[in-house]
Amino acid sequence: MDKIKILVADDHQVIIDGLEAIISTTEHLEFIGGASNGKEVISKVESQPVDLILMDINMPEMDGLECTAYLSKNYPNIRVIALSMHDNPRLAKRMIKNGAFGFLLKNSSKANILTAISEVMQGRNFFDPMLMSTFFDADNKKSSSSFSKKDLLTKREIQIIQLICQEKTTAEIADELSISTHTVESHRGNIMLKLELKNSVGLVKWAIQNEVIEL
Amino acid sequence: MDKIKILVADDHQVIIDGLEAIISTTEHLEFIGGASNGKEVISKVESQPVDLILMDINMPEMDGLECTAYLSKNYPNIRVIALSMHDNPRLAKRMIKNGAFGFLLKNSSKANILTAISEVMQGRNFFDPMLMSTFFDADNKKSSSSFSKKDLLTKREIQIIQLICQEKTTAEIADELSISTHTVESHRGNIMLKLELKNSVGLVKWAIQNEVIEL
DNA sequence: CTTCGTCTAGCGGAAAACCACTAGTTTTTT
DNA sequence: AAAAAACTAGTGGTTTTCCGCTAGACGAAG
Repeated sequence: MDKIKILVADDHQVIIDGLEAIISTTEHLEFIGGASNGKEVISKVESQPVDLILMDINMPEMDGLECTAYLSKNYPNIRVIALSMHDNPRLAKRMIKNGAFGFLLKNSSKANILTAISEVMQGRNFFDPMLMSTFFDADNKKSSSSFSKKDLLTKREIQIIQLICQEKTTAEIADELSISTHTVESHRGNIMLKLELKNSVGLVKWAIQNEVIEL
Repeated sequence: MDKIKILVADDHQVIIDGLEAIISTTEHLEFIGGASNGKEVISKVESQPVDLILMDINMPEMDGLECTAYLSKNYPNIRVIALSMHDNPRLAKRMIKNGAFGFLLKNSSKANILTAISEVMQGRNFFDPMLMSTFFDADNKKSSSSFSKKDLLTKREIQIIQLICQEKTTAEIADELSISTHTVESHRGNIMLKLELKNSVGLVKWAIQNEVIEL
């Protein structure tokens, strides 16, 4: 079996050097170069065969997201593993969507990095275990710890929010609850005040984030 | 360091035997028994010290969810790793919420199981890499498969949607794009028509569901 | 028993959104 | 080059939301 040809893309030379050290000292892996932005990556893959790219997300000129999307269209055989400083699940999702096969945090262990490379080259996905943790935490923290503006709201107000989020007008809500439209407006006003929102668009987003409504 | 005392809970004896084999042949790990439902688990932890439980979710009498919730309240020092046949992210979330520290699929490799145990005993979370894959897939399929009304929209319309979702008013949007407010209204009108929406509340929800905006 | 919070209801007015319809210009497609 | 689609801009009007301010009724907590 041939060695796996790996390109490292990151705008910090230290990262490239570190990964080169890990790659070069491992059997079956071959470090074939670094790139400091997406455009460099593309010019390199045009001039030589590449099997796998360890791709930073934040880069100048052309970032990892854009570059990965381009590669997955034009070079579907090249596998991409996203690299990131931050364990941001949303970012991870976007990278996966754009065609990345894996997601690693920069402070990941050597063992993790090597596992990721081998898994991804076998066509499987690999995600940093740390990311997985925050994935769940993100959901838990909101519902359990820390104070939420949700506590400021009364039952009736929550109810009004839910109806607003069902695309109902003030008149419809008033009708449904058998109260006057003035009352509904009064509630809506108080809600806006308490949550410091500008309009109902913000209200919907707040409601979803705080799990007052289901999407 | 003492051996880690592990209890295995599953209503299938094969699973218990299999895990016992893995545990017993590994240093620092000690298999201290099996249980076929949640009630048995509780009676066992009452009679002897336990460090970690590999807990099946589907069990008769008292299932893994309930049992884990009970343990995390009354025996917070006992670590629980959930076991499941199915890579169901929702189930995983619920187990984590109930106090589990990890989530393993039953067809997971020995290496994975051992890693999970060691990670969890160090107070970290561990999630089966396979689960992570389906986590992302679940989201991707929804947006990619079948025809979406998103295709009906033009770039400009998408742009307008994004600005509306930033809680901007028509005037602000017009200003930002250097076009007249009439044009913006015109776009908004077309969007509403194409997506068959009633108002901007529906628009925000649609935008989130179709990943036109990030929450 | 009084205070506090909540729910209720109203007024008046400003701002924003929504609707329908027309129509010229630019860009893209055929 | 012609046709189609997208972007632009307008008129005129209705509906809805948003804002501020007042205020009574009721129940719970002090």
